[in-house]
Amino acid sequence: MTYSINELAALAGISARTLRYYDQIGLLTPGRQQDNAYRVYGQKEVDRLQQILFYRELGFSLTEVKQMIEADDYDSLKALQDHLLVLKEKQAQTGLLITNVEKTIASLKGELTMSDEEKFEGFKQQLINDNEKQYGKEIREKYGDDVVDQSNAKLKGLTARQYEQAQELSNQLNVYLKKAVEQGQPDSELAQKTCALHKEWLGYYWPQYSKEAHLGLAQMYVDDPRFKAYYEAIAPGGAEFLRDALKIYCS
Amino acid sequence: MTYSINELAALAGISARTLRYYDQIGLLTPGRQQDNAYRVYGQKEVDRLQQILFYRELGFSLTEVKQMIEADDYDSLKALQDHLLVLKEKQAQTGLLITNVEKTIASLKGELTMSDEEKFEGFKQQLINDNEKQYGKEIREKYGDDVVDQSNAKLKGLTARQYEQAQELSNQLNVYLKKAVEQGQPDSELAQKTCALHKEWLGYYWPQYSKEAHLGLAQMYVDDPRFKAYYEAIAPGGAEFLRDALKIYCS
DNA sequence: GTAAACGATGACGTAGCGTCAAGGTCAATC
DNA sequence: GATTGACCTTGACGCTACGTCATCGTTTAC
Repeated sequence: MTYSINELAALAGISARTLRYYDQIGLLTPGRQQDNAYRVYGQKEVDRLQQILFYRELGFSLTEVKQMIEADDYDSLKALQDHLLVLKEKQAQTGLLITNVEKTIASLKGELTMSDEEKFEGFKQQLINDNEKQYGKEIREKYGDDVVDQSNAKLKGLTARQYEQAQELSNQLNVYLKKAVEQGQPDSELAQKTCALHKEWLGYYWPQYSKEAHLGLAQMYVDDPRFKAYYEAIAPGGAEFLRDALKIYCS
Repeated sequence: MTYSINELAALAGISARTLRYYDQIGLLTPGRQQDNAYRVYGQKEVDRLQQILFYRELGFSLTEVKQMIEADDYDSLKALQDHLLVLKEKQAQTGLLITNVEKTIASLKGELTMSDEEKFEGFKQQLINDNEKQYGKEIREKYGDDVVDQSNAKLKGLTARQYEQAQELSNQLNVYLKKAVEQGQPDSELAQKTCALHKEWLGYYWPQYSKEAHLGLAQMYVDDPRFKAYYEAIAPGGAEFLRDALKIYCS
């Protein structure tokens, strides 16, 4: 069973250019037909390509991949374990990025609804921070939080007091949810109380409440890995449980 | 307060080369001293650099950064929201990679007692998957449309009663799937019953059923991190199991 | 027989800089 | 005044992992 370059490319879901490149850097060297110099990939090359793609998908550089599959004394277990750490770090990093972007969005939304005077205050604040770039990171974090708090509150014209109440409600909600999940019944009194709290909490952020939107949000908690992770941290299966409970609550 | 190129570089924690590059691509154009053509960075440039670095840290490309800080707030907001989606996708992807690596490590550890034949089996399985990658892509595109259709149908076509039934079916399906996965055989009676339920469930959303589309959807469950996570939450390896079971069911 | 499809090599392009190289400028010291 | 060393300039090549032509030869289908 042999493949031409394009056949193998199609099979593996990569481009022919990629295969030529792998040939060029000596990562995957196919045989050649004697008369026309076409590349010929046999079973051995297919297998090797599989390994290459596998390690590549794990995020290794091609140089690393080459070392991995060529050195037989290479400790692939250790390499994988090392790489696992890198991946986890990467995920944490991305997580940070996400919250940062969200904060920026929130603050931008806030600014859009801010008066010019308030905007100017923000800029003045920023100017001050700029001069202290060395300590900028801490300050930005602090500043970012403040802005978020502010603008979140601004978003619906919440007073600081109301905002505090919403936060308090959120904490309470988490406690209830955790207990309800432990009991395990979405139709339990505790679970339904949790739903009520969730609705109340929503009231602080949503201009108008609807059951469908509420259910949709709950489903989103399940679908969106970020939200899912959030609720998973509160209680195992938290997102699903909340959604299921809300299904009952809203019906 | 003005800075030389190296001063600003030290202040901002970047290299002078970077600043020259930003000048080169017109991202940050400093003033020049008239006699020696040294770059001079004033307060305005420092502020702009701050913004540049900020957006860069959020993961935007320099081209995007340029657009962001030159566009108005509204466009920036949109860009940020788009970017957020990309980041979330990336995070989900990394999450998948992590479980992948963890599995590989586990299998590597177990591999010590594996025969060469068994080793080979694993790669062959991979090959089969890759074969369907191309097909999967089309389906994924189609699927995107289906979601639209689906939600449209939800809004227009389905009665509340039908929607409820579909939901109920979905719940039942999850229960069945979980049990089937626990048994572990994709060709078991329970697994095949699950497939039948899944088909029935699909009937609520698809205008016409076809085996190929059904299989494609199942493959998509495996490929798409969002859905994979969903089924993973029901039962470990849920997406793969359902796909394998459907392969048998549809044949 | 001819056109389309497939193959080959070579070369340039990408992003975001790092890293010389070759030279001009400035402040301080001998 | 000359030299030294730090700092500045532009220019050019390097890196990854290929994408994308351009130009050419080969195979296959009608």
